[in-house]
Amino acid sequence: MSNDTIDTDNGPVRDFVRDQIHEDLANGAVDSVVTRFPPEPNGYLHIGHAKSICLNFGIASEFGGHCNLRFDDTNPAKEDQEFIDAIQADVKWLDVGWDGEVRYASENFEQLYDWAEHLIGKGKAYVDDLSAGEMRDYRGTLTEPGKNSPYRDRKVDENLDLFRRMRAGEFEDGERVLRAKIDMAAGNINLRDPVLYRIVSAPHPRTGDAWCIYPTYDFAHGQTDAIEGITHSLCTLEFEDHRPLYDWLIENLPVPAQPRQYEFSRLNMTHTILSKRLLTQLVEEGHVSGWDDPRMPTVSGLRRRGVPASAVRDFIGRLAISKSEGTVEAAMMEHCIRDPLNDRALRRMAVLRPLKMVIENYPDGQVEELEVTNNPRDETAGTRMVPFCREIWVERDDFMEDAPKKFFRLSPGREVRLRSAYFVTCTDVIKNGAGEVTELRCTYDPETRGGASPDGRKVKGTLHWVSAAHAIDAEVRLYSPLFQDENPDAAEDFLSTFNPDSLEVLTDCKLEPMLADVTDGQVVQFERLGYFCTDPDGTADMPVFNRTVGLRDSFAKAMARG
RNA sequence: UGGGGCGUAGCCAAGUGGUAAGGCAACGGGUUUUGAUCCCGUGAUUCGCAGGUUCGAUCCCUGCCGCCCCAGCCA
Repeated sequence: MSNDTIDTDNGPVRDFVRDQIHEDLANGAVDSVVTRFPPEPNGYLHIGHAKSICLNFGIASEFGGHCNLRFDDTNPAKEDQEFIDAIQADVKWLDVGWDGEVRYASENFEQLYDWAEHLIGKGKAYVDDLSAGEMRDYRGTLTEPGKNSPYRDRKVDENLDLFRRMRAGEFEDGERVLRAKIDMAAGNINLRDPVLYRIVSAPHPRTGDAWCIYPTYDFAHGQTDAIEGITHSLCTLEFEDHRPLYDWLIENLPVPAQPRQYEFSRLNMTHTILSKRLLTQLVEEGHVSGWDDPRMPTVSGLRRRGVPASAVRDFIGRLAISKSEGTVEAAMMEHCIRDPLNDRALRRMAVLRPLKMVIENYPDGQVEELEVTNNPRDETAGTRMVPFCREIWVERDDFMEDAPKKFFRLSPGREVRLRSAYFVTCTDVIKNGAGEVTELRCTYDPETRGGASPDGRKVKGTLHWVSAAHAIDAEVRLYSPLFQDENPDAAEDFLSTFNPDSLEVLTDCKLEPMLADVTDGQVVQFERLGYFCTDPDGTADMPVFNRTVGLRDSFAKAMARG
């Protein structure tokens, strides 16, 4: 399974699902564990799906069992091959032990059809001619029982004939459905004669035009679980009400196994949405560049942003599985992203908002190669040589003309350290006609080469820099939360809280030469700024970097606090 | 006024009769050539509320309150 297992000082992961499995194994209810991850291919996977994936594949691995990736492809009107492909790529990337085998609910259409006839034969299912609207009226309400359909007592032979003609394509979409005959007065509305089959004349990505009737989720899911030998069918809380129907079908059909369904709460996160419908809307209306826009909470978006798969797994592992609904703070995931990157990412220097610095007492035309540590957390990462000369770029934010005492950076008369280079003191500030600072004039102390002071004097600030003569031009994209509200779902219109500054494009960035060697998929730390990776939009002439996540910034936090 | 769930610190949560784990966040302090990292320290007289049982209840009982889901021929 995954390279980093989720294991804390408290021992192995424990939750009510795993407790149930231990119990089932102990009392012989099951002798092996088989789970499944059953996405409907009607959208891309998001971090909420990752929770289910980590749970299902994680359990399979922990208990020496197996987990199937199964597409719940029972509604061709909404499903598409694009999603089938994308979902597989995402599951593979998550690296949770998927063996590459793919299952489809549609593989079982013939068996499911036979079972439908079986139910009809037992007098437990009937063909209903009621229209969708009429059926709604007959269903009753949350507080009032429903009424039996006038077609409820059709004879077995008539039902069989009608059902076969449904399959043969003799009727229009919506004209007839097959319903289970359970109880129109049930408090649980799912038991009020639920629809088992409906007519859908749309080509299916897998079965083409072989069928014009399709089983509903309820009729397909549990039976497919049984066919695949699933022992523990894990789903989210909204299916709790469906469990009695799940069990009813398993009991009334000659299925080869008796799978059991367990429900856990779905993941919610602050400042984003995890609803497939709303995410689809963001994509289709062009509020984001696509499903893999780095701001999206999709697996492909996280991947493009540079988030390591191990960080996603670690994040999910810290969540714990429960039945209580809650919203996890985005900060929790940010921590999980920084954690592995802090250990592994190579340090580099990049200036995002450049300000020219001229070191007046540094020899014109001289270039020095200075040795810089690649990762202070990892000695084996070694060092690199970085060119330094008279004119360099520094960060605009690192200069302030009238700086408060607590500002440990550049300001007229103040001395700071240029990382692994020299101490410099700001001597003059050059401005343009508009009064904007365009250049800093400084002097350096040759004795401080490498950044250490032989006389022991201290400086509070250490700045990153890039040699102007050697800099690589680049575009850098900064991302912040997609939504300003903590819970956009609660807003009357979720788009009203869409963050207009969620994407900030910086086109005049200056990178140290080594940054030309960053490979796709590699994440590096831009010192003092955050973690960054290359974006496929980049070209040889103009590389593009995405900010995966910023570094913690207690100074900015203190400033904001006042 | 039907059915199904859930309520433990700002957030995620463990604990299920013996006197409240852990993580994230926050806030102090130390180290530091990243205001990063790292290290140390600080939180619930209390477990939605009110009664009851008990020597003892977050855990058992009763009643209330709050929140979520269900009336697709979606999943």
